[in-house]
Amino acid sequence: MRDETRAREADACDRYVYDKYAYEPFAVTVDLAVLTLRAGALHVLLVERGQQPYAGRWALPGGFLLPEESAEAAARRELAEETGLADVGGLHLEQLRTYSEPGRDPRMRVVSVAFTALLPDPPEPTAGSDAARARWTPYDEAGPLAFDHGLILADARDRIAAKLEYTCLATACCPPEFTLGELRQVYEAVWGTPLDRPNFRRKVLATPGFVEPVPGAARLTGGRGKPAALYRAGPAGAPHPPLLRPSPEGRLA
Amino acid sequence: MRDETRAREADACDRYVYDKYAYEPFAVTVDLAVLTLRAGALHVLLVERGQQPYAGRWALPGGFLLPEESAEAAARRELAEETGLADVGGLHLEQLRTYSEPGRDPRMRVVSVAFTALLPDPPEPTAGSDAARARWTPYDEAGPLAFDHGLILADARDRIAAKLEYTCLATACCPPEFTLGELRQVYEAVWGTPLDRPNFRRKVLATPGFVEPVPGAARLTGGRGKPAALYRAGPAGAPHPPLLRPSPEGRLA
DNA sequence: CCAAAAGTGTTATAAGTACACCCATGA
DNA sequence: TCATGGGTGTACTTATAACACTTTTGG
Repeated sequence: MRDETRAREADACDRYVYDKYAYEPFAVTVDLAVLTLRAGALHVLLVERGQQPYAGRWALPGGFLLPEESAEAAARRELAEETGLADVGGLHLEQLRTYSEPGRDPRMRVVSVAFTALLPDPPEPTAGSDAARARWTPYDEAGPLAFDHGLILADARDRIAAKLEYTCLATACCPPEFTLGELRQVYEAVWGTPLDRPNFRRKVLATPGFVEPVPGAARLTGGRGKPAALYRAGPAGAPHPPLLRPSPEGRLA
Repeated sequence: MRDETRAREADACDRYVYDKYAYEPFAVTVDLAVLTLRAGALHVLLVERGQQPYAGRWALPGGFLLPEESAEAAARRELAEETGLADVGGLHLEQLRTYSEPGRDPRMRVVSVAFTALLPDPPEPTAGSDAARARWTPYDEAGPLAFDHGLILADARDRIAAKLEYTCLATACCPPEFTLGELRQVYEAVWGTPLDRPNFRRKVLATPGFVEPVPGAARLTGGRGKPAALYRAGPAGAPHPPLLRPSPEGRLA
């Protein structure tokens, strides 16, 4: 809190000061809400904290921005480190928002840029050099998290739920070849509501480029029933009209 | 760029280090894309830079976070300073995203949290203590802006355009009492497309709580034609079903 | 056989689109 | 009177929701 006056005078017109060390430094980090589907249920990747504050509590993975790295690059690097995935380049990674409340870390001023990702077929977390322990946790069993990570996680789910309505994002959560039943499970798990199977099928197939059939292939979804045809993700970005959630509730205000 | 190794080791499990000055400091700022409607056209509030870099170029208003201030609070403070508005508390202010590319400011590492706001009845900018010159500029005439502010401005318009579809945000851009023609102009200006007047009217009136009639009142919209009934913003946050843009194009991918 | 999941069909209602038409006002 | 914007009506098309029904597998 060294010189608030100078900060205000340096505003707008001469917006950035030249003395880099004139202010209390801000730490800038990224936090990741990495979601996936396991056995039809939404899961989130959590790491266990080894130190104070919040020692022993679970937290979202994350870390500092390196000096020459954008927040997006830092998030992608962290994602690769935590999941052990080799090719993290093509994965869907979306900036949620930035959390900057002064008291969110008791030790110092930390501004965190939050991202969310939706992964298919989750590999076990590496629990590598960084994290003491890392694990996939069912979304509903993610107890109180460290810092404001519970809020970030809830925001992530809201964002993903909203994007399922007007984008083809759901395929990001499926293996390369998937059945329409598996695709429907993504929607049902994220929205927390069952969908009408026939109508869902028609809606998806009626959207050009949402999915593409894999000729001849078939697979059983739950070990039972008729084998289902397989599809691959198509090139389309957004269905039109969108695939709206059943309940009028749950929409953002 | 003092100690990258430590930054990585301090990751995840001991996520935030204790030595506040161990790293190259990041400056954290807010940038504001303040939009409004003047004479049926979308305008944005710009300030003229007096110093290098980008001296003489127009830029979005913005400034540093104070040491004990969240990004939201800083944005609201800047908004009040730049517009001279007395009560900025109830205005719609939305976090867009955070811009963190290493080279976005040539002098030092600046991470900027961008916000957008939609104002009614724009007061002339104060051009107060901060800004050399500030003015409302038609969106289409906002030439090349300083830094990456052109990108931020485009993102702001995209966000506002999307939010008009599934929220009742448009009333934020109208005076306290407005005609349905004025409300429709908001959509047409932001979306850049004409709307069918009768259908728009029905859609708005059919949404409970979107607008409330002001009994007996009437006003001419463009100095011509039949006087139109006046409405006030209602309590509803979101129309259901949403008010979708006409063209399938322009949707985010 | 039954249970489970895929896949097809049908029907009723709701919503969106594209107009035609009349009304009230200022110039 | 004409141009302009407000307001109402209506026919057509599309989308949604809620089902019933058949098919193909495993147990």
